[in-house]
Amino acid sequence: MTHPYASDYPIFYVTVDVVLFAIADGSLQVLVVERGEEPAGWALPGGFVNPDEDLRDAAERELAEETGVRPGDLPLEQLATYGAPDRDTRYLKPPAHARVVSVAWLSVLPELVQPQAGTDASSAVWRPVAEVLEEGLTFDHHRILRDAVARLQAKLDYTPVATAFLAGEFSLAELREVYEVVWGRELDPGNFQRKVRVADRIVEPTGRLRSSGRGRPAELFRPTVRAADVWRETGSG
Amino acid sequence: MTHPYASDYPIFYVTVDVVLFAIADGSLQVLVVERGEEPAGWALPGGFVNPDEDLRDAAERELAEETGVRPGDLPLEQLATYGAPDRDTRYLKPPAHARVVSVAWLSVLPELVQPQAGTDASSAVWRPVAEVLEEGLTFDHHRILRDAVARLQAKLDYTPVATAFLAGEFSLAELREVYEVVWGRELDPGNFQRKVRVADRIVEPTGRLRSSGRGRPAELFRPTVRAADVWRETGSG
DNA sequence: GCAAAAGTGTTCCAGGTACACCCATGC
DNA sequence: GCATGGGTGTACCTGGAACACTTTTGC
Repeated sequence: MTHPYASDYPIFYVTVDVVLFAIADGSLQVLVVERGEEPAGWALPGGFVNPDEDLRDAAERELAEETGVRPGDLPLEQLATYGAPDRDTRYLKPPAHARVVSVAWLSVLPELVQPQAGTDASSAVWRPVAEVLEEGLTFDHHRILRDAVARLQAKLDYTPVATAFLAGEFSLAELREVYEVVWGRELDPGNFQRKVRVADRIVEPTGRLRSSGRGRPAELFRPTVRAADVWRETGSG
Repeated sequence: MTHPYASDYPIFYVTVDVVLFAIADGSLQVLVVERGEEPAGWALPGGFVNPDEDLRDAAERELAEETGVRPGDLPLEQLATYGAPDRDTRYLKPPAHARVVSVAWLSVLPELVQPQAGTDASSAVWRPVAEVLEEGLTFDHHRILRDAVARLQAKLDYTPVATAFLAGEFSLAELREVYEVVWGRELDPGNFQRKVRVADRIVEPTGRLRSSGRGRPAELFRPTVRAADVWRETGSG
């Protein structure tokens, strides 16, 4: 058998891994896939970059495959690139002699979509981030997830990304819960109201109300920017 | 002729590019190399990642080759990874069929070291960032430089990276000039004093004085953290 | 009425900005 | 002395934190 590609240089496989967050049951969740083959265990969803595909496009494709969401409808930010020589030893032996460099991406979904049993019949499930960080992930995905959580917490401060966790119209109490879950601490409801209402480019009122059962009905809001645009990219492509 | 490496997958070449900043003549400078071969023009210093080398190690090696500074003595932060399929077309033709993915890094030097005429006899020179951004760079290096400047400006706010632009002991006026040059605006000298003195983890007094000719002599300070440690990495490896 | 959740008002404090002012040197 | 740059004091403003209080619903 012959190999269609040949090189005078060592082979690098380039992959993308996606850290996909959502909120459910009052805690931050991450989509992970169960690996049957060695190394067995849980891992982040990801895959090879196609020959003529931009890095961002590869991440969008992975995201769409896992969630069924149309590419371009979710926020997607480049996190970092991980390429220690021994981070994935699966292809080190002949004939590939390849090491794997992975570009990690960060995204947010407004709800727990049922993971698609896609072309690769992946067994993707949502799990609480806290549990996953405790039990670990294969490869260096534990580190990637840690970095992703830190980035998400930081970006909540100065981008409207929190709105990407919510679908359609939402109350400020629901938005506040996003911040509380991601930051792991409670916020003052009154101060939160003012801050979000006054801030430009986060939410705008719809004029409609919704009652949550008991208590005064809440005003409803929608995001000022599309979910896919909550992050202004600095680097990618 | 045979090629030692073969693959069933398309070939990716993985490189590192380094955006190296310094301050001279009252403006922000960047180290660029002149390319003789096509595409001719100015480019960022960079090169291939070696087979058994971590990405960070490759960036440190490039940095050391260009500056002569010992690896590990300079701050080095991963910026982003750039991998558009057409960003470097030099190897697209047979037999390589390779595209190039580049991991960009950001560093700061305390002075204009004479660029080393290293093994590759590179013709590296320092040039003002403003000029370079105006005239452009080859490949997508213009975009990388823009992203790097934005990152540097942001990090100045909440990391002690400004001290990495200065060698040995320095006055607060010298440190203030770093901020003024990078941010492109003047700062109030009095307020700057207080803020930097009060802030933890930026500078500590040496107790010595230095006269700049006229006026009251200035107290001298040294960085609280080593230049190589001014950035706490979130992602790399 | 009472409980609960939404939303507003008010007070306090920390940190930034503007700018007046004093200090220590060279000439 | 005067000019020059280093360094301090102070008044003002803004934005966040704490928390009392009012509004609007279900029961």
